[in-house]
Amino acid sequence: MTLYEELQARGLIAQVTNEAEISEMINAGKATFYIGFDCTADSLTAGHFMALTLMKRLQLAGNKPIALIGGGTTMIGDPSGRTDMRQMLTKEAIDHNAECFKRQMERFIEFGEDKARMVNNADWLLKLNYVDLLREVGACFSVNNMLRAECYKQRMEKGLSFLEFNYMIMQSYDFYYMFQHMGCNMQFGGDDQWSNMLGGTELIRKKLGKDAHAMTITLLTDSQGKKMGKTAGNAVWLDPNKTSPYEFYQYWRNVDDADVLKCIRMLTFLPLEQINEMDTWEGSQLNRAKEILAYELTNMVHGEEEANKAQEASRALFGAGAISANMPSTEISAADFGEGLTIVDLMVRCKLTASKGEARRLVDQGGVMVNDVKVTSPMQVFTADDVKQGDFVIKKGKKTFHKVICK
RNA sequence: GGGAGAAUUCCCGAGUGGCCAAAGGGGGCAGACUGUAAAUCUGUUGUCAGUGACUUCGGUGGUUCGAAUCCACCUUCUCCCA
Repeated sequence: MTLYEELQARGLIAQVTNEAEISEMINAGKATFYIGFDCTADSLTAGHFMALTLMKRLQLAGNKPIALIGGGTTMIGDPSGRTDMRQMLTKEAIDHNAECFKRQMERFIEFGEDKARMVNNADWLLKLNYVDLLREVGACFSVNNMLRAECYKQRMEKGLSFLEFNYMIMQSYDFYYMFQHMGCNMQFGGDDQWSNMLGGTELIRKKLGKDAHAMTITLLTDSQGKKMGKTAGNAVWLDPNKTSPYEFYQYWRNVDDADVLKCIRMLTFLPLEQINEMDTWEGSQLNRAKEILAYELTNMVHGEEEANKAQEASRALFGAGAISANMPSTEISAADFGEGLTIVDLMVRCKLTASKGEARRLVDQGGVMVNDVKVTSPMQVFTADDVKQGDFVIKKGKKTFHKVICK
């Protein structure tokens, strides 16, 4: 099976500019491709992760990846798929985020001579001169066409600032620039980037009379069409300080039945034969597939040791109800305990709830257990001695476990 | 540049002087049912405190016994005309 066929079989390919040429090129390892990452936060997310795996897949076949950090484009803000304008980030924040991205990517992709490259479009975009740029590339863009682009349509109702309108030009310029200076002949990106990417290939054709290619990756959506990699509006981060390996594991462990196989196919490196076999699994057997998915991804992102820990913790907690050392925990000093703290205070301190009221409600509704004993009163008091006696685990709802430690 | 309108709690969206911590929906959280799934049903969803207090309706001032609701100015956005 060729690389291109495999990508197709995994359901990763959404749109391509020229299927025959692209498949030939990447199968032969002749592509030098880039994927852009705008640094809007200080950590990559599960969504970026898929792009990284794609880079890896292509790299393994001999193609040369370029990871483009969007230090310049982030100054503009991509309006695609958004109904409102992004908050403008300061230059310092962007630089900081770019640094964070870099560190995370290095864990995953091999960079170096003859391997993958990492570049930052701030290096060329920030130097551009407005009038020069207008004359050089602005003339190649038809506003009429741009307005028809899918990525701006949503914004036509709510309003689109000129700043954001230029995002497509910037991204196109990136491709144009890298095509000339780095031999970059292909661009990958999320499906929502399609129009921006075509802007680049068009520009290259118009300015240089050459063909460049673009290919988009299917967005990872759940069975209801929502973007995956988010919990309650919060992203699932790759940074262990923002999303712990345990939480990361649990996120994938809890995906919908309908989405497990899709995720395994798109995100893991397990051989397709093995995946196809899992495809026949049904009902509660799918839980096994979810474990595999969660383990594989945690392993890739956080390493084997963390993956093992997360899996152990998860199995222990949900399986035998045993206590594990690897669950999230909070340390409270004996002095802080004083005469003892109520369950409500404890939960707030452990950040299990945002307010005392919320904790109170949870207890009233029977959603809180301490060491497998239901807490019946919000006023129930626990002392430092209670905690010191052994493991002290607060269970919130069915899935959230938190250990309290007192020294 | 001229004119019209909008800004409400996580989101959408009611509310046009006291009965408003603010309808309804979505989302979230919990309970039941389960397979750490989905669907469904129930409860809950500003903060603190045991039935009461406090902070909230873009911002700042003002009118009033009392303002999310009225007035002035400001900010931002949308629409129409140029």
